[in-house]
Amino acid sequence: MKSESRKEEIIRAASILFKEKGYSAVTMRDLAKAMGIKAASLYNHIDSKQEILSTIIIELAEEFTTGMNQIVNSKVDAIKKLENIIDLHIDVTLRNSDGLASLNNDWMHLEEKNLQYFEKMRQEYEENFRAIVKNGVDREEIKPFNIEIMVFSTLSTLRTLYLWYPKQKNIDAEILKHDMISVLLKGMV
Amino acid sequence: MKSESRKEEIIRAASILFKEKGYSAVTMRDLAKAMGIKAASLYNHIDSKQEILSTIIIELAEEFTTGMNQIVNSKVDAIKKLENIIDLHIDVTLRNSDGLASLNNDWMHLEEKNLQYFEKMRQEYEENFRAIVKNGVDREEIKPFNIEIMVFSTLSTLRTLYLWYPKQKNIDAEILKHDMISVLLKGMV
DNA sequence: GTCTATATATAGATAGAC
DNA sequence: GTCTATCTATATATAGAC
Repeated sequence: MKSESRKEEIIRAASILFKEKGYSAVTMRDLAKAMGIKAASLYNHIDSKQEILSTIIIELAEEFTTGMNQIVNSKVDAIKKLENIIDLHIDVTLRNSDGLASLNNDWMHLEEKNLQYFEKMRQEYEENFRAIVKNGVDREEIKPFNIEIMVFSTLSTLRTLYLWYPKQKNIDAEILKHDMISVLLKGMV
Repeated sequence: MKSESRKEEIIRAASILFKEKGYSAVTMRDLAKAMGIKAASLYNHIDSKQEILSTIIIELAEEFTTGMNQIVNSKVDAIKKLENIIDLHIDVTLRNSDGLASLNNDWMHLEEKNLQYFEKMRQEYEENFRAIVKNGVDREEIKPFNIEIMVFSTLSTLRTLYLWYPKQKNIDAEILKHDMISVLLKGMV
């Protein structure tokens, strides 16, 4: 029987180290040191270094997938859907900005099965995002700029929030949401 | 005596591998295989794996620094300066999108001296960017949104171009520049 | 749940022949 | 300029004592 709570501590510590140096550059000894134990002791709680990475990434990817599916199925206009997507990214970033570093930079180190699962989720996320923008352009809610550029510029900003937001001391989440919506959408609308 | 041209080939091959898996996950044997030689042979052209990384990153960082300094010292309004910064990023991305992966994701693996040099250049770049936006807001050329959010959202998009642009088959550089300026700036102006 | 000791693999880098 | 052979360090992971 594995202690879930200890495992979660390890995953949290690993997320921080992976954010600082990347998955490949962090050793099990580094992680053990951060936990105040020896490397061998880690294996009483986790099966492998790979398991830590996949737990971090897959959990977050599933959060985004669930959130996006709810937004896609909601009966609101395209602008409101984009606002809800911005909210989703800010909420996830506030809850686990360290883990998002692995999702963004170390997904390619996932093993075969999880790699495929992750790539499928990421592709579907992007396609849902693109479809919302397209629909908004068709219904003349969004300006007819190049759709790929609008999708890319918005997503790239949302995906990089994990690097920026933790350094902002004086921005409340609600104010951030409001201002981010202005900056990201006012150019399109 | 080292053959510069062979060294450049190695650096180009390394940039591609570093982009795919990150600096730490690429071995000298991987790099040698990509070059069609043995790992030991690489050392006839380069001193260390670290030298490859620092060559890639410092060269690019200096390009951005030089470009930004020219823009800062030019006598044009804030909007035109931002347009020129967008051009700069697109030009550098077109010339060396692979190397930009290392600059963005592996700078923390630079050794002390180069790490400090890089971080200084990056900080000055951001400060120049912020000053241009601030000046534009003061002169009422740019809307008075939150400055940090405008700086972050624009820079995050420009910094991620290296991932996106190589996948776009049908976008000409001049059209990209024009549309990117629209999407990034129309929300601010 | 953590430890010491260790198995096994692989990393960056060098020596010296061709 | 490239090779084979190899040094030395360090990686992930396991076995078994406490």
